Amino acid sequence: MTPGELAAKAALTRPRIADEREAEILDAAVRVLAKVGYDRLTMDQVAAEAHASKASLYRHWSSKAELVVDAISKAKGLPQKAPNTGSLRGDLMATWCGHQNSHQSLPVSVTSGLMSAMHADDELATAFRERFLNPRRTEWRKVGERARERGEIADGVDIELVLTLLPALCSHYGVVLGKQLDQAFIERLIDEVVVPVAQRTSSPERGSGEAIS
Amino acid sequence: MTPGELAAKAALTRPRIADEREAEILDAAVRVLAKVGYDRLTMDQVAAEAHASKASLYRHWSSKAELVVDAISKAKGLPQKAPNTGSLRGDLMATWCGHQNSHQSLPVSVTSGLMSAMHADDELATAFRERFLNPRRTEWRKVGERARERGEIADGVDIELVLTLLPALCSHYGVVLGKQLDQAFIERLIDEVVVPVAQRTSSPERGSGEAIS
Amino acid sequence: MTPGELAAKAALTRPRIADEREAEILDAAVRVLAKVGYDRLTMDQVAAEAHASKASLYRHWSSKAELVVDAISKAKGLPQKAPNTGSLRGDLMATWCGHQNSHQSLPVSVTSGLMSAMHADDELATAFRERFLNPRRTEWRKVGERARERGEIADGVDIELVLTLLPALCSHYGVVLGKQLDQAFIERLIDEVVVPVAQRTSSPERGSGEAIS
Amino acid sequence: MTPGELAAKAALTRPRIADEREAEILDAAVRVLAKVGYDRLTMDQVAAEAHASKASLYRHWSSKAELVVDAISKAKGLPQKAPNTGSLRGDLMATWCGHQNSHQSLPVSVTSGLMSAMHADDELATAFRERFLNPRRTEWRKVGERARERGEIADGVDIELVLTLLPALCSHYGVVLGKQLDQAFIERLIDEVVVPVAQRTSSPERGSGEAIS
DNA sequence: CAATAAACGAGACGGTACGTCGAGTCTTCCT
DNA sequence: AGGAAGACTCGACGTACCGTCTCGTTTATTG
Repeated sequence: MTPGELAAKAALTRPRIADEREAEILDAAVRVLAKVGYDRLTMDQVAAEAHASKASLYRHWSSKAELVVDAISKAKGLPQKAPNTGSLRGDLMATWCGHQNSHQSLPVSVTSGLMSAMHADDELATAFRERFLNPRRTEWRKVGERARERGEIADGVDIELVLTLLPALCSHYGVVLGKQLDQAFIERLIDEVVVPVAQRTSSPERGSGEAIS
Repeated sequence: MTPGELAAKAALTRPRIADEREAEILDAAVRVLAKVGYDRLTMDQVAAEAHASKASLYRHWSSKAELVVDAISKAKGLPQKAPNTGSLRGDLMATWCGHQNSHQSLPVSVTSGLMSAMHADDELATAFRERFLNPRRTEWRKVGERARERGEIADGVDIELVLTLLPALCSHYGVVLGKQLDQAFIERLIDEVVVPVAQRTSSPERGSGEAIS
Repeated sequence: MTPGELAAKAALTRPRIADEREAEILDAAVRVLAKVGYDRLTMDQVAAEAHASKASLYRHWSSKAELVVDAISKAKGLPQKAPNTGSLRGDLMATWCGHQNSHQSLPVSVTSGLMSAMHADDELATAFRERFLNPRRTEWRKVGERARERGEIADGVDIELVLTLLPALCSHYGVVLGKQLDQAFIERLIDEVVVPVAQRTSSPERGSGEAIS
Repeated sequence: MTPGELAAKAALTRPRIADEREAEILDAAVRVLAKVGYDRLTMDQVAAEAHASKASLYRHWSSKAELVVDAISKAKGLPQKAPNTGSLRGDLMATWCGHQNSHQSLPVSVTSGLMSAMHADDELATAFRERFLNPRRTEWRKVGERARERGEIADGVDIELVLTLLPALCSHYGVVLGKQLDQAFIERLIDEVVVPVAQRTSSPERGSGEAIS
């Protein structure tokens, strides 16, 4: 295919609306991410996958890390909403047990890839927390509030802390310890960690009641 | 100091014994690591810091990640032994509350830096687990066993799981959420997470008793 | 002035007649050319200077080089007519000694800038010769013919060759050798090169009489 | 061919002496230059042609223009010495009539390519004059001195000026006017320009005797 | 105690990806 | 309708770092 033909095809597929183009690029980034992981993802690859140019990528995102943060935050195909199954246990399972399919495992894989960059670049870390984590925390908070209403999280137990347990343990077991995160394992974590913490009845002398973070 | 003088000094201080030289290089790596973090650490920097050549580094370690794994695993100045304060709470505090000094915070910072590489390189991940994690797990297991003897970890509760909670939460809060890990916070995690999990009396139907990982 | 105000002003001053607009753009190109030279001139700069869009530039000229050729050929403010001072020496001085002012030095500077492009693009070279050089050669020929009538160019001496000497030497000394082309130097070239060649009395066996080029 | 095999081959062909490597790269640059001209020459192309990396090119030369200047200045295969045929006419012919073969026409082609860059970058212009022009001027000066001893350049005529005529006219006719520089044409220039200027007997009132440049 | 082999410091190198810039093309919106 | 605005693709630029390699020297081990 000659450059001219490529340009022609690009012109045909180029969306009219800038936001659509952005979404297309983010989707391409997600595809590359799923294929090769964060480290081996290159900007040229993303550009080629999106039939875009590197200049366009850098017009919208100031670095590879920024692009990836946005990609996993806003790309379609990644779940945005918290489940509501009627029990805390069910909600957690619904959220954390799709890990076998590639899309769901993506965030864990990519988060670990980003951690390194986050240490080196505070701006990026902030972007990651605001664009990726905060929207999800907002969603999860609803799960936590419903659980408290049902009595699944005892009074005096920090909801945020309860909801943070599973992500923290999953990334630790998955990435650091290299464990396969199958359904049985997630269930064990829920039963042996989340539930005991959420239903803690003992009242330690210090700290209880204050929100963490 | 001119390059020539540096070389002269290096020649003078060059150790006769290979193992000492290796330790010197690992220490240099730790110093650079503490200064700039995993990402911004370059092999040239380490070589310069150790008055060594890159070739020497690659003679001993096959990659940057391998070197760093070894550096945080074996460098002197990093604590190797588990504490024994007489209580689980005290042991945990002793291990996790030195974070204000640079050496103790190092593993967390570097672990996050390595996560990316671990995903891309299984061999590295294995090396990290075997050289860094396993020795520490062996040490910590003693802490866990003493705690069980004292009744601080209930029967039927997985010791490994209990001991994994704090590292998992610390790296999550510290790296992912960007939280300052001060002493008060570590205490809260111990009181509100570790203790409830360790003393869980309820007996869930499934999974309890099997060891995790 | 905000971009909006600029746009408003541009709208107000936008000419109704295409040729005027073209001339405005060419003038803008000349201004940019004088400021930064051929290499550092960018189409965006010209567009901004002319309050035009790049698309408009490419509607009229197929490339940067084409635009520049046209700019130095047709822009107002650049002398179009050959002088007539009554002597060859005077005409040459009049034409080549305005070099201190920016406009006159422009062609030399730009010609050198275009040389590279001319080698790569025959179409451009042709355009440059036809649009820029030929009109000036036509003018200069009158100078030459008047000089021959006055006996300043001997019979058997190629007029074109005589008139080519000064441009060739000026561009060589100015661009290649980096010499300042002040009035005294131009006078030396006229006295020591142009005049001897024009008044050559010796009759070489070959070639004399044929026109060069 | 795998990267490993490529590396192995590179190791085999890599010269032991740095200067040899430099010469190899310069030769590669000359080959690319002859193939595609200055404008279309890219650093990647030169790197590929020399089995080198771009980084290596930039270690030795700070820009494309610097590399090309060095290439045409020092590459083997380009004549360095002035001829000595016994007559000024013969020496000039020997130097300027090899233009049909690609190597000899290279300097003219490349000089024009460099002119643009020279205007934008004074450092480059200086480098070009010092590394390329000055060595050749030194050589040519011998030609001029021999010519003066033989009486081919009259007393009071600037030798430098005489020797500059042909390069100036050749580049002007060749590049600007697009003329084919065949042997007959060079002879005409010598007979009708160089000889009259060199043998000028008339003594203009000003300037004669001082050296130009 | 000299000869030899191994290991080393120094640093150039090939390769790959980065982030930037300018040319020339295209669409949208405005007048 | 036609132009201004400006996003877009393409391709080259110059930079940084990794891991490999060579060179000449120093250090330890043998004959």
